[in-house]
Amino acid sequence: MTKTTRRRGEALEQAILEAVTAELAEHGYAGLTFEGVAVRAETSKPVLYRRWPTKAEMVAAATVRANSTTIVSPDTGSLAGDLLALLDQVRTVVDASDRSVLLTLMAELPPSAAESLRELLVARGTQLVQPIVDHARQRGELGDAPLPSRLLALPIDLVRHEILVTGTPSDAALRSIVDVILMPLLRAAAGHGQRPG
Amino acid sequence: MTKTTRRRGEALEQAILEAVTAELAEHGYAGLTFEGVAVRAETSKPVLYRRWPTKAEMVAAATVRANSTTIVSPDTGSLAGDLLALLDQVRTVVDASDRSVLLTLMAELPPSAAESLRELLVARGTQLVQPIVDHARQRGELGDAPLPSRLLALPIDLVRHEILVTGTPSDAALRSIVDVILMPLLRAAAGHGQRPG
DNA sequence: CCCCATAAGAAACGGATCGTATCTTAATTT
DNA sequence: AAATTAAGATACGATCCGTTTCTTATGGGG
Repeated sequence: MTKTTRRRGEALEQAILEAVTAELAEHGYAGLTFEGVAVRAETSKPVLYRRWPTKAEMVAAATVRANSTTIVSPDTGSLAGDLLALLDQVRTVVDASDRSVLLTLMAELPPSAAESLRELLVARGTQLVQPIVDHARQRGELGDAPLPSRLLALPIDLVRHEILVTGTPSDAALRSIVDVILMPLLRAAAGHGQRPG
Repeated sequence: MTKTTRRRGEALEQAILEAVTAELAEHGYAGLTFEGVAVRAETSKPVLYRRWPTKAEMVAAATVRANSTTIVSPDTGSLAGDLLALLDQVRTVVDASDRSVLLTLMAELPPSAAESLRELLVARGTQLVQPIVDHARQRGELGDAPLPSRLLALPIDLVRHEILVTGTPSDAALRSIVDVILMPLLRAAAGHGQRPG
C-alpha cells in the first residue's frame, strides 16, 4: 500500500526543513542534494523547488529555523560578566549550526536572503550591547559619554570574526576579547563611573 | 592542423591558473568548471586533476598567485596614518579577489590548504602591526607597555571581518576602525608617549 | 644524437545531480 | 458535491563529475 496521507502547508514545510537539517548533519553542505532531502522527507523534488529556488536558500531556511533561539541580554552584575555571558550565548547559538555551512551560505545567498541569516549570526548586534552598557552606567561602572555605533557593534563583530575564521572560540578567546579589547575600550570611550573601585 | 605545441611545468601551470582567474571573473565560483578551465587554457581535464584534487584547491592556487602582492609596513609619520595605510593596503589586495570566492574557499578548503589563503588574507597579521607600533614608540606617540597578541592582531582582524561580512569596506569604515577602536585602544594599552600633544 | 621516461592532451565513459515537465490524486475551498 | 489547489511520483535531457585509455610531444640522459 502506498502512503495515502498528504501533508500540506506548515506541517509539510517543517518536515522538509527537519530533513534538511538531518541531511546537513549527515552529509554536509556539499553532499546535500535536493533528491536526498526529498527522499528523507518522504516527498518529491518538485515540492522542494516550489518553495526554494536554490539549495542555499533551502538550507538557509532550515538553519534559521533550527537555531531560532532568542538571545537575551544577560545580567550578571558586572559589565565584564555581562559581556562575557553575551559572547558565550552567541557562541552557543552558532555552535549548533556549522561554520562551513555558514560560510557557504554567506557566499552563495543573494543579499536579500542573507538578511535573516545575518540576523541569526548577529542577533541584532548593537541592540544587545546597549542594555548591557546601560546597566553598567546605572551601577556606576561606566561614564555617560555616548558610544559610537561601531563600538557598540564591536563585541558581536569580534565573536563573529572568531567563529568564521577559526571555528568555535575557546573560553580563553572570549575572555581575552572582553579583557583586552572590550573593557579597556568601553572605559576609555564612556569615561569611568562616579564611584571607581 | 592540430596544435603541435605542448607546454610543461611552470609555463603550463601559469596558463592554467590564468584561465582559472578568467573563468572565475566570468562565471563566478559556482559557475567555474574543470572543463571550462581546461578549454580556456587549451589543455584537458586530466592535466588539471593531476595537479589539484578539488576545485577549491585549484581556485585557491589561482587566487594566491593572482594576489601575491607583498604588503609592506607603511611609514606615514603618524600612528593613525600608518594604521590607516595598512588597512587600505589589505583592502586593495583583497579587493582584486572576490568576497564570495574567499568565503567559499574558507568553507571548502581542508585546513592544510587553507593556510596559504589565510596568509593572503592576513598577510601575517601581527607581524605587520608590530613595526608600526615600534615606529610610534620611537616618535614618542606611544608608551612602552607591552601589547598582548590579541591587540596586535586586532587591526587585521577588523578589516578581515569587514571584508568578509560586508564586502569591500568604505574609506569611512576604515577611518572609523582606526579612530574609534585602534587608536584609543593602543593608547590605553601602551600608555601615552613622553611628549603628549 | 638518439633513446626513453615522463607527462600533455584528446576522447570517451558511467554516474550523479541538476532543474523541469507531465500526470495522477489527495486535501481543501466554495 | 463540485471545483480548485497543490502533493507526490516519475521521467526527461543536460551538465558536470572524476577516471580510464591511448597517442604522441617533450626534454633529459647516455
